[in-house]
Order: sequence, then C-alpha cells, then structure tokens
Amino acid sequence: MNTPKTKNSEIRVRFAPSPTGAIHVGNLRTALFAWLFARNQRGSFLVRVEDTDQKRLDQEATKKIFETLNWAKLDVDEGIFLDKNSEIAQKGELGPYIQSERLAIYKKYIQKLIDSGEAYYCFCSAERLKKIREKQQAENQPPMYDKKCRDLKPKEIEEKIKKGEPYVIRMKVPENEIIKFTDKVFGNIAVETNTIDDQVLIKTDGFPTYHFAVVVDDHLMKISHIFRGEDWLPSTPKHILLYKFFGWKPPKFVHLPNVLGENKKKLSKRQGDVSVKDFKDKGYLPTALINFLSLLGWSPKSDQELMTKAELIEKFSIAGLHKAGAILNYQKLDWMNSQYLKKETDEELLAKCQKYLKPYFKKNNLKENSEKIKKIITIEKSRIKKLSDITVNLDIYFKNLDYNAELLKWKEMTSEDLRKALVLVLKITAEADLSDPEIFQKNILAQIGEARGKHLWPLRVALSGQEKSASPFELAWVLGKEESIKRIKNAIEKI
RNA sequence: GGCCCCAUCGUCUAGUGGUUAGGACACUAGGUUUUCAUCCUAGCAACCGGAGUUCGAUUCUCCGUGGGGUCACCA
Repeated sequence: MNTPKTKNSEIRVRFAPSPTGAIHVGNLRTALFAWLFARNQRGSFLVRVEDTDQKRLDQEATKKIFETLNWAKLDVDEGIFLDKNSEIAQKGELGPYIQSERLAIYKKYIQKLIDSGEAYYCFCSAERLKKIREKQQAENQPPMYDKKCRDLKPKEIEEKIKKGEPYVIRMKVPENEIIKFTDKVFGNIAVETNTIDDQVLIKTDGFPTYHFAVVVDDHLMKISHIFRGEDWLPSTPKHILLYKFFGWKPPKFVHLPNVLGENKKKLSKRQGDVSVKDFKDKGYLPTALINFLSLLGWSPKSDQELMTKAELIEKFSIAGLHKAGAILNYQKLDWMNSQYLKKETDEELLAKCQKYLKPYFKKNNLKENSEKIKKIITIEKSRIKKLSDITVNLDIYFKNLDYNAELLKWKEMTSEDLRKALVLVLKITAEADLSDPEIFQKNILAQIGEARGKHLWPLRVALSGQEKSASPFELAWVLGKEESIKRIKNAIEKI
C-alpha cells in the first residue's frame, strides 16, 4: 500500500485499552502497529477506553496508560487523551469514547437484536452455569451454555422481569452455519456456528460485554481496521455474526501474533517485569523500545533494523506482518538501547540520567558535581546498556579506593619495577595538562616509549582501583590533577 | 477435551518451485588497545517429520508431530 499524500478519512484505527492496570509491552506493540498504520496511511488513530468490567476497574489506570502512550510519543487524533493539565479528556464527533458513558447506546442496539429475535433474555443463575460447565469439563466436553432460556415465551420473560429476577442478554447463534472471514494477517478462517457459544452480550449489571461493545463501537466510530492480539481470533466469528445481525459491514481484521515470554507463552505479569513502566524505569529509551518492538512480528523486508519513528512510519505495511508468535529477546533490546544511547549528546544523557543519579547524591550535592558527572557520562557512554547502569561505576569516581596492591602489577612486574613506573607516571601527571584526555595520552606515550603496559596498567589501577575500567587518560580527565596525584601517591604507599 | 492458529540458525527475522538459504542479537576467534567497553574482521549455527504434486521442493497439497491461543455475566 502506498502512503497517500493527504489526510485519509477512510482509514481509522483504534487502540482500546481496558483500564485495569498498567499496560505491558505486548499492549504497547499493538498500539504501535495500529498507530504506525494510521500514520502511514494518513488516517486517524483513536483511543477508546473499554471500562465495561466494573469489578476490575482501576481508577488510576487510564492515566497510567496515557503516561506510557505519551512517553512512547504515540499521539492521539481522536477519542481519549490527556490534556495540558494531565487530566483525562475527549475529542471527536463520535463519542463518548469511554464505554461506561455509552450505556444508552448499547441499550438501544441490544433492543434491536431482541426485537429481531437475534438475542434473548437468560435468567440462569451463575451457580447453574457453573454447575453445567463443571459437568461438561468433567466429561471432556467443550464448556458451553445449554441454551435453556433460548426459547422462553414472551409471557414468561415478562413475568420474570416483573418479579425482578436478574438476567443477562445472550446472542442467539444460528445452528449449522459456517462463519467465514478473512484476516489481513492470518488469511481465511472458517468456523462452524455449532461450536460457538451463545455469548452473553449484556451482563446482569446492565453493562455490555466486550464482544457487544466492541462491535457497536467500532461500527459507530467508523473503524476501518481492527488491530488486536491474536488471542482475539477465536472470538472473531461471534463479532462477525453480530455485524451480520445488524446488517453492518465488518471492518478489516488485523490480528497480531502474540508477544511471548522466554517460556514461549503469551506474555503476562507472572513473567517478570513486562509492564512498559518497568522498561522505562530501568532506563530504556522510548525510541529504542519502540524500534525493538516494531521488529517483533513485523519486518520492513530489508536488512535495516535501526529505524527512527519517521522511517518506521514510512516503511510500515500490513504485508510485513507475520503469523508466528515472537519471543522477547532481552539481549537484543539491550543492544538496541545501547545503540540509541550512543546517539544521544552528553547533555541529553546527563538530563536523562538525573533521576538515577539523584538517589546516589542524596548527601552530597548533585549540582556541585555536574561537570564531573558530565565527563563520566562521556566516558561511560559506550559501557552502559541502559540509563540506570550509570550508577554502577560511580563509586570509583567519588569514593576512596580500596584494592589489593597486587592488582597494580602488570604481568610479571616486581615491586621495584612497579615503584619506578608509578614514580614516573606521577611526575608526568603532575606536570601534564589533564584537560584533554588525548593530549594527556600523547604526552604520556611520548615519555614512556614502548613500555606501555608497564606504566599504563599501574596508572589505571591507581586511578580506578579496578581490574577493568576506562583508560587512565579519561580517568585523570574526570578526577582532575589534585585527586589524580593523590591516588597515585596512595598507590606508591601501598607497595 | 472441542474449536482456531502457527512452524527457517538458541532468539528476532529475510527469502525462492532450481540460492553458497541472507541479515541482526547472542556466542567463539582474531585485530585495534594497558584492561574493560566501543569499533573492525572472520567463524559457528536453521528450512520439524512423512507422503504427494513436480524434471526439481525449504517454498505448493495432505497427514503426522510439536508449540501456542481460546472455550467467563474478564477484556
């Protein structure tokens, strides 16, 4: 599909989260693909809040969802969004965009189905349903409603309602038919209606179930493509049936392969930190996470893997989507994040690292050390995988060193060799210009000649106290002359 | 268990009725380097199995196997 030059009002996709908690990376990827498609096609990206489950409702969830969406910079054209004061707001002509505010609409449409005989009142108690379900399962039968209330007489129904008996409304699934539909990713799918349950459409509390609300809303909101997880594939025939009942044209279905954990199962909270916030808190950049997620179940069909948001928009197409579930590869995420980290300027990184640095500097003064920290960022940049890693090596720059004197020796050096080497590098350091690591390096190399390891290893250990660290030139640049000299003198004393 | 879906290196993936089956992460080795990281080079590593169609199947069809999803008054 080519990208239209102008706004395309035919293409309308939605992200429809349920406000029951923080969204995980699988949800974000679903939103991302819908968003990329909308942007690629110059269509609209809407957000609708599906809060029909009053029991699981989390008052804070909607805001949390938008914090994630905003962090990932997936902007909303229509529906729910967070306004300038970070309050939940709505925009668009086809609202309301919160399902709990659309009850009157569902009521109107369910009545049509009741009138046409395609939906019916069911007075069966939860206990009875549970019982038959258990029996069916014990007999290895697929658990299904036994259709007891399917043919209740209008009079009976009237009486029961009058008596105040609680009821639900179910869809009357026709018998012996085959429901066919085409999914943009999975292709043609056919299911026998006899295997489809008489799905509850309206619950006892008057709220619609997902299946009913999603069909009514997607139609009324003129959604052209439904992007959702593969796990919705089995219930799509029910939705097709509802579209048929109403005489509506179904949208295009784009079911996305699941994002899997390392156990090859659908990603869930039980598999560790999978909420987007966890990744954010660890210091993954949104640009990196988005790029990484885009490659899970989608390919630009080229060798390019590092892509900006603009490139993703340009290259995205449904044809690049594929069917098999994708296991999250955390190592590759780390690699990709480090690629993005390297592109940041030192100033940007310094700003982004603040929240990780703050706890470390509680007692000292973060501002006071900002110049030094900026230098640390410069030299640690190639060593960190994520922002939070910046604090791992901080001690060697700010605390007194504690190491074994043996560590100072390069290969088979004797103590006397070591002392001579340290005395020489002390003299060089004391006389040198440390304000530029490269100059210092040239300077020192010129004076030690071929005996590099013999001098540079002890110097580096003297300055870092570590077996592994940045180069002595960089360390000296960060530490400054006074501290560098002090550390070399300490090393000499240790011998 | 019923129904539905899926199947290329360990992982993410590209690909074609005839290819040395390509790339990336990870891993290994080498180079650069005082060490680590970065960077560069090289290497390792895959078409689930069986039939059929075909001159030829990784590719198409069927069966099997394996994996996953789903079967709520949750979404």
